[in-house]
Amino acid sequence: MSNQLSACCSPLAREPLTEPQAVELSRLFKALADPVRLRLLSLIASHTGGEACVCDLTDAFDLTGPTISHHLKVLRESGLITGERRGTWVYYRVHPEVLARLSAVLVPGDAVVTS
Amino acid sequence: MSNQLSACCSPLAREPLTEPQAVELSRLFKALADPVRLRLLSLIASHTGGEACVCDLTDAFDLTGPTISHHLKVLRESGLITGERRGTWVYYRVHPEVLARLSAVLVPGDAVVTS
DNA sequence: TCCTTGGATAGATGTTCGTCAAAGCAGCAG
DNA sequence: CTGCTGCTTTGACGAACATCTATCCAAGGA
Repeated sequence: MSNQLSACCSPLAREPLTEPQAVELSRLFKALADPVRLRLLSLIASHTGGEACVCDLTDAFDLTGPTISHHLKVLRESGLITGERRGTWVYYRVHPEVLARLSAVLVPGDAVVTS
Repeated sequence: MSNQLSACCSPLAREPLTEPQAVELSRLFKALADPVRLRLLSLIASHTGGEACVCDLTDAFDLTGPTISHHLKVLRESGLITGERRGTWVYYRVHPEVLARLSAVLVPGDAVVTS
């Protein structure tokens, strides 16, 4: 819970991040700082229809169900994805705006150099 | 050490990441997954001339010198920044290509949806 | 030469994180 | 209701991490 994300949007290199902005952003990057979660995110994002069922995801790894579930929870709580139960299965999809915002933050400043 | 980064450039949402790609990327995101390191990176990137001296950086935090030095090392080893000693002081600057690559990876796919 | 200052390294410690096995809960089919 | 399957939660444990103090190296000024 707790994802306003309202504040920050200007690139890292534009002006120094405030401490609250940095804390906010670090929470998102922390969610991405694991190979399994990156692949999960990628699998979901690239899946047909923009959503994927947990059963598909679990098969792609040599990990137990609970572990996958744990990583999905981290991604969910960071606001990168949402899960919805439809009947027997649970489907996840990404929040593109959050990805876009992170992407924008990392864009290198263009005011650069000359030196 | 060890930063080819050659492989991956297509967005997360375009096609599923391979495991090696995910490992590679997760190392970079791990370096960004800390508020102090994000602010350090931002301070360096946004600094006049594109580089900043460690002495400037240390003053911006309530942390000891060794701790800042440790975080700079993490950023350095991940390939996000480089440090150069010139006389008494050490200056750091960012590697814009690496930031650009990360930014590109996070761009949400446009092949999305319809449903 | 010695001393001071900027910065990095080494070692120690408390915390966070990734993983699993076991148990729990939600839907669906007899 | 009973049992089965899909997914999540809980609790535990080892590895990785952020921080500190103490020590060390490098450059410059007396």
